[in-house]
Amino acid sequence: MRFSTRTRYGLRFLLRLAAQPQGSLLQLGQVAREENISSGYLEQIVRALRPMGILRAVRGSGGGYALAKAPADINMEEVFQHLEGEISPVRCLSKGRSCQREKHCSTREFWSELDGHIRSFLQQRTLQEIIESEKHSASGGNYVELY
Amino acid sequence: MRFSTRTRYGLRFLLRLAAQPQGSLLQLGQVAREENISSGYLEQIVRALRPMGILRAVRGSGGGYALAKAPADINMEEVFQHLEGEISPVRCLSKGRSCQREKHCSTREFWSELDGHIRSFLQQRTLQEIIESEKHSASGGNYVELY
DNA sequence: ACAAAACATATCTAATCGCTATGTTTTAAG
DNA sequence: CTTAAAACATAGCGATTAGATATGTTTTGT
Repeated sequence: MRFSTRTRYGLRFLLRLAAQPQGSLLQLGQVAREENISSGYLEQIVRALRPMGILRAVRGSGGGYALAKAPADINMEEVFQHLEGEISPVRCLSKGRSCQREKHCSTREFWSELDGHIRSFLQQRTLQEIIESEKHSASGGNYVELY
Repeated sequence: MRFSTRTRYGLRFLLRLAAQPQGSLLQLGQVAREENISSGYLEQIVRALRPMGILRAVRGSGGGYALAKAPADINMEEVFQHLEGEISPVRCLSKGRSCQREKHCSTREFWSELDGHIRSFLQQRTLQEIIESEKHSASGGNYVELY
């Protein structure tokens, strides 16, 4: 059970945007360089975020990205949903899926509760909160390795 | 983010043992048949559980498995640890690992809290509880498909 | 001795992850 | 109106992991 680099990189990208002065643009290539992420890969990841509608993109030379919503209004459950694809710990809990054992399955209830627990934690966490907890421990500085 | 079949099958195996009358043995092959799991694969999974010390195995003809501990004393965090390998949502939180960004990482704190949340949920859940919640919804019967 | 069970290891296949390569389209600047 | 820089988009590749299968060895009751 491990979250993919997609989710980790995507989150870091969003945090960079959120840390940016309101209204200014940040270029993907710059983030990629500073965070040691391949820019091609980061573009894929950002593409997955686009349908969320939290990004404002300006195309063409001098373009870049900005957040289209306040960091306090962006919760992790949404973000994970788009980056990770599906969060459900087991397939049969994904929407649209079902299973014939459903009615008498000894573990379904357990998986469902675990799923709910993770979801509600993520729902309560906003970008804003993550930035704030960052300020306490952060020393700023240069980025060396990756999460 | 999804738990592997190892964990799901292993949990189902343990539930079968826990549902067994105290002291009696249950054979792996029988569970494999009834749960539609390849017995070879289930053996691998059970092997991963062995170091936990919760299994009593009787070898030779007429042998089988039983729980060596009370279901109420077996929590899911331990079980997952052995079946899933590592639970940490990101690599740098695994024990023994570290990361140069550690001191100024914007996301570490968040991942750590998510990790803690999942862990404590699993720690509080025992085999006993899962069996009990099963009794409410279960209709018994034949097993058709798999979780 | 034999059969049935637990115990053990090597190997295979398919899916997924993480990433690269190769574009197209838009737009500011000269 | 060309050029460069950015966002936008798709296909495919190499390595890893998941999910088994195959092929045994060892133990023990009958």
